[in-house]
Amino acid sequence: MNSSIVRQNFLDFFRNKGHEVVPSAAMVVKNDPTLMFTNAGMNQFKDIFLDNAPVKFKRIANTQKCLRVSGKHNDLEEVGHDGYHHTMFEMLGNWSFGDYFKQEAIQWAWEFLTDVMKIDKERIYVTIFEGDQSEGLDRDLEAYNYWNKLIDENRILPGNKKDNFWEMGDSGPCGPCSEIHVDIRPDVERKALDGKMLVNKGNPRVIEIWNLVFIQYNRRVSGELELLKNKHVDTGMGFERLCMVLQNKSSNYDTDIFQPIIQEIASLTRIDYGKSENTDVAMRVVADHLRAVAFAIADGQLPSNAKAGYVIRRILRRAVRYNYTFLEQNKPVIYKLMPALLSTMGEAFPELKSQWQLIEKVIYEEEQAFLHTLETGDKRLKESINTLKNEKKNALSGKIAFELYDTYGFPLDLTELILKENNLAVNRQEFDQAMTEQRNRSKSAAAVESADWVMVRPDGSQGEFVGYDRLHAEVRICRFRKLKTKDKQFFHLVLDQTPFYAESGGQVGDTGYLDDGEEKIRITNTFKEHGLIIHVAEKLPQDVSQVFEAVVSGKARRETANNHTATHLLHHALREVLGKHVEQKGSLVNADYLRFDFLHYQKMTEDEITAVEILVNQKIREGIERKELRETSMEEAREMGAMALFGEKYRDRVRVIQFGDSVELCGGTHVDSTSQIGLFKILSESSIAAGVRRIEAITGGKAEAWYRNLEKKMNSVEQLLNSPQDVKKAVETLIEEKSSLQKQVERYAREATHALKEDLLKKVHKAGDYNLISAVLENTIGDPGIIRDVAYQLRGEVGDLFLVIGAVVGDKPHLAVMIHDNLIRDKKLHAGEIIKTAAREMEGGGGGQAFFATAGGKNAAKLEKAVGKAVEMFRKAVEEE
RNA sequence: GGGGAAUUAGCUCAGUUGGCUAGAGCGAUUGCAUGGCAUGCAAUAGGUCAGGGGUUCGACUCCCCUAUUCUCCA
Repeated sequence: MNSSIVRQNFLDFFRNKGHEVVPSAAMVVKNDPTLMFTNAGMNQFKDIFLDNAPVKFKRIANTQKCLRVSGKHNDLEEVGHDGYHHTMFEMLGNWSFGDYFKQEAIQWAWEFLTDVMKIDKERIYVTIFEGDQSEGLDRDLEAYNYWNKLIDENRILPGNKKDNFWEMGDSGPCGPCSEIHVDIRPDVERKALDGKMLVNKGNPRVIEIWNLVFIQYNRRVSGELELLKNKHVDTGMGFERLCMVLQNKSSNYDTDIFQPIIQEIASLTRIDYGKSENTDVAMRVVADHLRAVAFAIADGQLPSNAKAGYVIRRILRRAVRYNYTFLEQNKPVIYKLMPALLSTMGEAFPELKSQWQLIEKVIYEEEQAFLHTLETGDKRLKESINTLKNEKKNALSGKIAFELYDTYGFPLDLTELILKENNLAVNRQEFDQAMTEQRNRSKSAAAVESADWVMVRPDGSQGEFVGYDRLHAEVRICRFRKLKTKDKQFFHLVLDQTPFYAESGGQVGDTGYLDDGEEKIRITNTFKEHGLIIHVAEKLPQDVSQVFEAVVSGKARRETANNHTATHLLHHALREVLGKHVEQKGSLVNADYLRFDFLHYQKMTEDEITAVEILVNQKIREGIERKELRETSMEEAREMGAMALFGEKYRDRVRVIQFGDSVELCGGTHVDSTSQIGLFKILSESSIAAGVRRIEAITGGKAEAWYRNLEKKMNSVEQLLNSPQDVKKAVETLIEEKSSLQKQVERYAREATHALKEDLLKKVHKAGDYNLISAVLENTIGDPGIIRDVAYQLRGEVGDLFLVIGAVVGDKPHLAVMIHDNLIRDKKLHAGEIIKTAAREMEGGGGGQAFFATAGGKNAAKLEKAVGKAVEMFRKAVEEE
């Protein structure tokens, strides 16, 4: 059965059972600081499980793009070595929020697998939670009984807490689960050994395909479990595995989801898939990682050097590394696989299709950049290998291996591989130690201790955001919790209603204070977590149960609104000036400035930037009133021509902000009329990634100050130039004059040097077989470089020379000694040594090379003495013969 | 959020305990050779050594601060 039909069958099946089918949420998570990527189907429903959001549909089904590359689930290093690990995969799920529970979940799962998918019942095994004494939990008899009606009791296996008790994290909703396993071994093997012996034993042919989670408890920070009022069902079935079973394959990578990509890799590298284990692993790695990276970019997450973007970069790099080592590709090739990926997934995921050009471009540039990193590391490693060989050692210090990895991004396994080719190894113990140190440093810096929520009001639930209309409100605290990091403690507050805007859509969170009439509690930030609006406070009020006046910092809010509305106008103007391909890729809006990242493939010209600025300022002067639809449907918003952003969570009600022709879906705060912005000025336009450009701009008072500053600078320049008619020409003239004067000065300096040289040539004395020049210059000299130049010239003109020159530079004595090579060789003279001794005479120090050295001192009166000392040392050495 | 590193000519990079009058390759310009081209030969230009402060007789080199980029951990 073709994979797209499998997907469709699943969704149809549950739609017929009264489920609302919703689209996959973005793989890149916004508005949840505890998670970077969607790593399970339930992520987008977390708010509901935590009771922070109302239930809109009691039954939902979907297929969810998931990425497991960080945190609790990290499968990255496993990918490729077997047939079933992936970084990115699809999770098919059906959900009940306080509606049906174990009976229907089990019944329907069975029906779908055996009736619709026609999987052989003799190959299916299920597990149920066996109970756990330490938690005081009994065997999940309920689930057992429902299963027993459908399947032979020999096929119902008990499972321990690790496999059969599901938890979201250290605290939060949790409950027992029931897994469905399929035995896909050939009949001969199945006869020889009963499949139930292999369930959850890591056999690649006896695999879990579906996990039914029955959420009935909440775990507190203390570890205690409490029963939930509303019980939920959360199921997840690995789409790729299901396809493997249905297509009678022994690996996910042999299904029609991956084969087109793998075959394309084979044809590009001219290596057949199945030829050898190493190249097979590499091909699977490349195919898997391409999928993950392409979807991440389509969801708006570009590779970068920090956080989520860095994780994406690392996935791609792992693919490049395998490509480089095992498929021997040292030029970018992964980007060439995009058409193959589109052919398998482009239909089901339109975002992939609409952004493929960007994805291809970004992957190409990343490949190239990392290949360069590898080259640099390779060079450094070869240097170390040479040193090792010279020193006749056979192990590379772990410190150096770690430095290669930590600082230059050169992978350890590649280091080991190259060393092995040279019969060398890495000192792993040292490496691991350095790694541990690195980890500990990070942990101690990032550790945040968080306590349980304390419920002040019984239900602890919050009210709405009222900040679109008001900047202050009467509020009560619903709940709070204490947090502690290494060097400070603070509090999170949830209010019954709030005027504070929580960080979202690029706009920063509000600041301000809570006032109880006696003291003001500062609110330093506001953000959303699992649907809660959280206010960060420096301390807790004396009495948390009273009523407070919540006040948002108005100035910051107004300036932020200026920048946010200006961002919309900018977005619209860019589309006018550059074309409709311009699409938002990210933005930052705070009180100081705005930053807008967008798709565009060339650097903007000066004229384009000016045109955009003019257009935005025009709109500002037109004083366009804001039109706001707070609760409208997605369809209506689309009809209005709203530009929807990437990564929007599925919602049926949306907010639309309109300023004339600019219509956007946006939750942020805006000005009433564009005229409030006052003025708009672009400060910079630059590139942040392949195909993505960034504009930074300022508005209002900040823009005004910028122009005032410019005027001031201009005025002061004009004043200096005696207010010429044409400033540019006046400066050009100055520059020309300066360079011609500089040339003259250089000519005079050359002449002076020449004269000085001639002068010194007259002072050549014979001293034995050698020529001696010693002199104290009468005139002070501005630049010691002149003495150096003369010394070097004399060295070329006078053979067997010993030269010592003293001069006053500024008001300090300066000494230079130049010795000819054969003097150094024959008499073991060293200019640096001589000058050190001589400089002591004038209370100074110095040094240099054997043939030329300089020194300075403090006592100019003793200059002559110092020169004399140098000469004396020379004579002594020469006469010693 | 924390650690490490880098920033030198238009580009890619050397510069080894502080002192070699800052270099190489590619590119650019000019000239020469060849019927022409690929190319070859020769010469020339091009540098606030990221920016700012400090230590020193002397800093590309050592120390501090800032910016940007890379990289690892979380």
